[in-house]
Amino acid sequence: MKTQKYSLETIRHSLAHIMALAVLRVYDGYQVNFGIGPQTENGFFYDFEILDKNKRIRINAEDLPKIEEAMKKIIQEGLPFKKTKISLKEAKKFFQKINQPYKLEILKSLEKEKIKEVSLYQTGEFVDLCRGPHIKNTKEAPLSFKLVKVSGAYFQGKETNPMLDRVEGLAFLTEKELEQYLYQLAEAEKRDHRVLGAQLKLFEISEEVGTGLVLWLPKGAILKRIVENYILDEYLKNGYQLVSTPHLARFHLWETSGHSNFYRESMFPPVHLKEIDPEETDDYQVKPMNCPFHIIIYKNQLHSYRDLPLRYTELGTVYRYERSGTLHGLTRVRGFTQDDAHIWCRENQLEEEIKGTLNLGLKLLKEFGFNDYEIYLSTRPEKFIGEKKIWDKAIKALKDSLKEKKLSYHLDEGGGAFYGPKIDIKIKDSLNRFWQCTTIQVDFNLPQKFEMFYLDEKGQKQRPIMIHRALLGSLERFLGILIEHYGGEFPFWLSPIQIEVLPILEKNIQYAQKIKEILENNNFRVELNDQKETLSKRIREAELQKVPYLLIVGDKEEKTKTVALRKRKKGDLGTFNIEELIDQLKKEQ
RNA sequence: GCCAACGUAGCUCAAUGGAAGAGCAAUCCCUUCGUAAGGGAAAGGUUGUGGGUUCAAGUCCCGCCGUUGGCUCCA
Repeated sequence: MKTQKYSLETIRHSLAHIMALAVLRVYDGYQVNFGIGPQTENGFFYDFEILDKNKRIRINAEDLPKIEEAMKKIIQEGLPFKKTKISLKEAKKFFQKINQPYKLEILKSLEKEKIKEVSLYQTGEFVDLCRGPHIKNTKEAPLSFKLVKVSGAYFQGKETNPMLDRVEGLAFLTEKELEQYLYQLAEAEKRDHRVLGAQLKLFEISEEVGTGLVLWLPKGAILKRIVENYILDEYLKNGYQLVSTPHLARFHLWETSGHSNFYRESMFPPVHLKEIDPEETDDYQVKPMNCPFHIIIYKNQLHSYRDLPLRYTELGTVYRYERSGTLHGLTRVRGFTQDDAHIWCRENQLEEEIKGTLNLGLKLLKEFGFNDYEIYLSTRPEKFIGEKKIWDKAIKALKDSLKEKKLSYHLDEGGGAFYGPKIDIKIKDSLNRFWQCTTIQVDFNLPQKFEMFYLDEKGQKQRPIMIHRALLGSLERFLGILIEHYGGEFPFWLSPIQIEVLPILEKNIQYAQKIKEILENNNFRVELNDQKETLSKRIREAELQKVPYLLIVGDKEEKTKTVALRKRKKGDLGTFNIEELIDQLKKEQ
């Protein structure tokens, strides 16, 4: 086997440089400022700022073929990648001379890291500050790349910085792999929950209702209810108590919790009642979280240590003002239902609670068919409240729980909230984007703010530790990912319509109706399609709606009191006795 | 929110600045059929919205609303 001379990463990174040179040539006569140009998961990008005497020129999608052409020419020219090592000071001088403001910014941050020496790579007229490595000559770069999009990206990701034009490319070693990737992309698009949501009539996000607000259509609402019923049952079986709280509360409540301060930008603005009644001086706030309500319920009675751990759960719908550009189908919305719960416990119960919660969370994910996820553990940030000792204990409890389950995780050192450490689990969508679902957060803050306590063995007031946990996270998001995970082909127990009965002729409708009733009496979700269409057409429609089982009944079946079974994507499975079939289906339920 | 592209019938999409069109769905009629599209008729529109340019705007320009892909943020 021929050994690969360069890694794919090196080749992609080199293509980014080749693109930079191409842009320099295509925009000859303009000032081209360069941001960064790394390799990515499937290719590379480079950020540019093109100026015509201080006037900004934007790169358009129509310009991409021109740049691609120039890149191919550069590859054919066979230009060498020349590396030079110079001191940081010299580098500064150099980039000042060729007037590259963003490269100078990057040098500044390197200076802060006390880096003394840097390397430059030159390809034709393009010189870049770059660690490398690179291919030796542009002719070693493959032609199997494709520039796919331009988008805006803030320099260094900071909103206060100028927005550069990011040109993204895909690159693979061979033309075949590139084509294969493009095919995969097209396939993934078919699994997109927004596409399937419309096709399978599950949900709608209507412009008239408002962006980021989900309307569940009859079939989607059933799907949502199946999920809700299942998880609530699990919670109740696992020692949680169900509570229910309103969507609004006095603004004062959010002042106590501190949300009105540190969470204000994510909240819908308060409702001023005095606008309709001058006597009403209180403002009300649509809830962005459920926690304060559950805390008030905790305080409804005096608690002894014997009550702990105390676990309250609610499918709580919250509203958050998310910036319009961040919204995405069901996975990022403005109104969503959390499978929320809050646990209060003593310090020595913390580890047990974390373990139990993690166990339950992973069990649910597995039940729903997810085995592919990433776990993150976020620890104490620089600004924090509470005692270091308790933080360390809590972090140890989180770590030990993960260790015991033999779960590998990413450590996000200092990434926790100011009020406590947390474990997050992210699951992948059809385009390999990760979405946070499960979150288990320890909170040392709210019990203090609300002056929560319990009485210990000596009758002394003690502060409980609080855990926020949502296992599916947001039902909307979870259902979005679930739709993609199954490509709309839900397992039997999750299918909105489990069985469809199709009478062949009009005279078979009565028998079909009877079959439907028998199945419904056995708690299956059944539809009868007696439309005046050909059998083939009704079968096609049911297949497109991804109904798991079709029961086709004609004269033959009516006479023998049987049904002909057709399985989704499998076709005709032959005739069955209805009672036998019900026994079979119950195993899938 | 920022950058770019896009917005035409319920859905998917056509239409050089010169008469708004097709397929599917829905409606009605015919067809009574054995495992992925039977045939026909009629209907469906202030081209997202408000301005402007032009003899003439779906098409060009500006504002707003929305969608998509990124940036940022997060369940």
